[in-house]
Amino acid sequence: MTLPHPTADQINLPIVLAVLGDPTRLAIVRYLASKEGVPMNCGKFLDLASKTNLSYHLAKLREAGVTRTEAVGTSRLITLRRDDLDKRFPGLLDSVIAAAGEDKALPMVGSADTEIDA
Amino acid sequence: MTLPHPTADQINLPIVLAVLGDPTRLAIVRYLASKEGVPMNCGKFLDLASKTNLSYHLAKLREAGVTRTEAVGTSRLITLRRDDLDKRFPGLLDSVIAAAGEDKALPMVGSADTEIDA
DNA sequence: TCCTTAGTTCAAAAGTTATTGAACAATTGG
DNA sequence: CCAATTGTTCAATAACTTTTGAACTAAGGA
Repeated sequence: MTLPHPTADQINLPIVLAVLGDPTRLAIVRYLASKEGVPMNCGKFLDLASKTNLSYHLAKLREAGVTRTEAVGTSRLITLRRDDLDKRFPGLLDSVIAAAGEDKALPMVGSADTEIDA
Repeated sequence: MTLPHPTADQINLPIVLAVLGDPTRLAIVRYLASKEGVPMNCGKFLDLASKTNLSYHLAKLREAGVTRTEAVGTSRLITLRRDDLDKRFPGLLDSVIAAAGEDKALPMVGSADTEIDA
């Protein structure tokens, strides 16, 4: 890991809520949760926003402690920080993901095959 | 009830999260939860923000469907919309409130006795 | 009726967040 | 080395959100 991440105890509730309170970012988190364990690269989310804008949103998620971003080659592998979030805010991530799963208005990550293991 | 509130099914996840992602509003919600069943008037929260600003934040909470505001005389009685939130987003409110309870950085509603039943 | 209490509304200012495009950097493959 | 791929940074702008003070409304009590 090269990029700056908060430690688990630096993760802050209002910031996490504010970061999740954006439809693009919520869609990213929902997708990461649906493929948990499989690190995603940024390109996977290109149907949610432009490359530049994605860089911005993914940085927000990382800085809030919601995701972990690992640099591998020219790629960034993005994962949910589930253990840290569960430790810090038990049940929060699960209820958000469950609620997001019901949300038909939320943008959807498309089905282009860009998974790391595809 | 006179003021406009969303119906339960109009309550929208990203909006609720964004509204809760503000320390002042989160403090209000935490306090309402700690005194659940006891409607609060706006004055109760005067140590969090100015009267005008409170009016703004309480309107945000109401418009998001997080609180219900009932006009009684010159007062507004504010309650958490727990049933609607629980129906819509099971577990979410509880995990947010539990997490907020641990948060030493969150502003606190003082102990001036302005409860409706005090 | 007049005063007080409780809260709203409005417009302006301040601050913050999101979005964009152009330019950049780093790695990988030919 | 050259080109392509992957993503970042920067500065500008657009769009929102928060905060403020002054003016206001509406109810209740003296």
